[in-house]
Amino acid sequence: MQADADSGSLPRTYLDVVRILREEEEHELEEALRAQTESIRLSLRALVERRIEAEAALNRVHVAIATREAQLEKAAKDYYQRKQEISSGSLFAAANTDSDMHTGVQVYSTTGVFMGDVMPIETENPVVEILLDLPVLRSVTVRRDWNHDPGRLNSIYQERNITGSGKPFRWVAVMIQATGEVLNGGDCCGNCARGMGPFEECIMLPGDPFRKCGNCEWSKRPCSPSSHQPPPSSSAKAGLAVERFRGPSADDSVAEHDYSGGDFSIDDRAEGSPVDLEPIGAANLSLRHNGKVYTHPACMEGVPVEKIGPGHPYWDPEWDPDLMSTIRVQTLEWKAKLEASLHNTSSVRFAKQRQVNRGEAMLEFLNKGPIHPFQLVAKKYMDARRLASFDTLFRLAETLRTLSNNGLDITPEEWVRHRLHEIITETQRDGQTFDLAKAIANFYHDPKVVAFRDAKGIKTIGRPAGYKMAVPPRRKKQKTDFDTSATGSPAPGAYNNNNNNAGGGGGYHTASFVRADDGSPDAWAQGSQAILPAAAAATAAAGGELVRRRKRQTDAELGYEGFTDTDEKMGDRMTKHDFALRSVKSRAYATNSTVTQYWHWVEQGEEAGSSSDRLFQHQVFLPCEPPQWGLYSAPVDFHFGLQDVKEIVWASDTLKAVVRCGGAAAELHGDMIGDFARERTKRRFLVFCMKKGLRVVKSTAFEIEMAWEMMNSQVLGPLGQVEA
DNA sequence: TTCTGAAGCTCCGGGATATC
DNA sequence: GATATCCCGGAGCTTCAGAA
Repeated sequence: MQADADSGSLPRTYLDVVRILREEEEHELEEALRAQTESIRLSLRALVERRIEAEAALNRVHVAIATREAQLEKAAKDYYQRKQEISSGSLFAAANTDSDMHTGVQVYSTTGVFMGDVMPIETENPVVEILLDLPVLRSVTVRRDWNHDPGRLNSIYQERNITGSGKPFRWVAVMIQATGEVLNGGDCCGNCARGMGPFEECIMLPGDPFRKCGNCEWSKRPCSPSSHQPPPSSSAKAGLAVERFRGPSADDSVAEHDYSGGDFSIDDRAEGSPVDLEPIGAANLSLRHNGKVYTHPACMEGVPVEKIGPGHPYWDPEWDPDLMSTIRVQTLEWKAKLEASLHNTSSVRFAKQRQVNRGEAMLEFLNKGPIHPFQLVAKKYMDARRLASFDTLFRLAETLRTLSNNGLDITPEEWVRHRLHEIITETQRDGQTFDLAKAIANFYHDPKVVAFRDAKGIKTIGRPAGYKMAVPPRRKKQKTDFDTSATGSPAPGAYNNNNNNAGGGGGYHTASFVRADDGSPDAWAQGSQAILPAAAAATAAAGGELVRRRKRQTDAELGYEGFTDTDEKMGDRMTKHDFALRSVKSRAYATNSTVTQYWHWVEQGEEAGSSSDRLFQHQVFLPCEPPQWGLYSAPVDFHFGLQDVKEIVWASDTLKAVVRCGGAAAELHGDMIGDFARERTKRRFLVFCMKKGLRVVKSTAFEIEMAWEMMNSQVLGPLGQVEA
């Protein structure tokens, strides 16, 4: 029985064992698979979480970048708005508060709104003296369509409206209106008859010094009676040009192809000359190069094939080394104007939007384009200054963009260069002078560009060329930014001029006017430049109303609310040219952060005898009795001039900015890192640097903080002394 | 509605001319 | 010859007219 049982159970046991082993093996495999799956799932989950975190971090970075860029743009906008306000409104308001001194002349709008009193100006100019002695016959009335913002009248006192002989011609214009004789009908001058100038009436004074009416004096135009032959205006000449351009058979409805028969870009080609409209392509391309420079045609000889820049051997030192910053600043200005006019009528807004679009198109071209505009043709034909104008450069960028999107078998740059070669050849054949800027500015109507657009089905857009108004154009509303912001660079700063009046001699330092001390003995610095002398007294000694007028301008500027105008610790007056620092590091030294210190902008000529004009000067405030401003003396040097700087590197999320120096400055002190007191100050500094044409480059806070940490400089004592 | 180029207006820089 | 004044031409800005 046992044997049977044994013999009978043996196979089952073996199978059971096998089964059990298999089950165990399967179980182990399942466990291993489960563990492996769980591990993979966990690592996958970790990866997903990391990806989510990374995306969130990236989003935060994007948001931070957008926020900082918006802040930077807002800072730029604030800067230009405040600059405009300072140069227009506040100065005149300040002048009007001085009731003890006025000429008796009052200015009104046509609706009778009082705009302001006219203050006297004392200069050496005899015309001013004569006008101040004349009896005031009437108040001055400004045209209905003139902007009646009282601040606009402020321009009559501004430096830029004073001739080299000291004649304040706009102030003179207003005084002529108040004291002269009204001319009516045919006696009225041609410009007044056409509604030019700010004043309602044509008024002149008898006598040799007064050969113009108030309106012509205001706008520096020749003044001749309307009954005489009026001087040809630019618009009249433009009209003639249009007529010739349209041809003798043109009627009032301009055909679309009117402009295609004449070379508008090289104006005076003989009528009827056949225009060669052979398409430009690889088959007839005239450009040749040896891999390094172009060798043919003549207008391209010597031009490098590679993209050039300010550091390239081909670069001409006369060229604008940072065209991109120039365009960037202009674009930022337009963005600021666009934001300011968002509430305005659509046409005004779109005009500003267009300028922003143009600026961005140019920046893209300058940034990503395969060539620099200054290597478009050989130096012999290059007019870099005029080519760099906002409209002309845009036309070049836009033409290249149009060509790039429409299937050429050559590059757009080759196409344009070949076309310029043709234009140059035709111009020289006709005995005329080639004008690159004009050719580019009018490229939209170049016959071959027009033919190209036609061939590609690109319609001509914008107002048709040759349109002529049915009636003489009425006088348009004046632009609103009357004084300085529209086109001109700001007048030489009144702040700086004060220092020029210090009589040379001892009035050396720029901070003198707003930070005048009493010239007490030097208690701390070692060099002759170390303590600022009492230039305020010298300024007063220079005397004269002109000086006082300039002082008013300066005081008005000090009221700029876009920056902190009083030092927190010292209570001293700051200007928009002061940039508060916590500390500065150079290769050798670092300033003591317990000291109140600034980078102060010094304009050319501000310091008599200075060999380094246009620089950021490091100034410190000494808390002695009385408190004094001063400079550290050699070998300690935290100043830098425009010519010293290769670029300014900044980043969001850090108050520090790196001033990368080249040339002698690099050898002297190397790069410098400024740690600004406030974010607003840093942004103001950056905008100011861009305005001065410096290259401003964005980096990361990490890199800048690392640069700061790596700069192992010796920290100076509070008085700038080098500790043993 | 938005965008574009043309045209017109104004201002400014600088060369030409006049005056001392 | 130096200085002052005149005025032309270039350029920036605004508005117009038409296309997308």
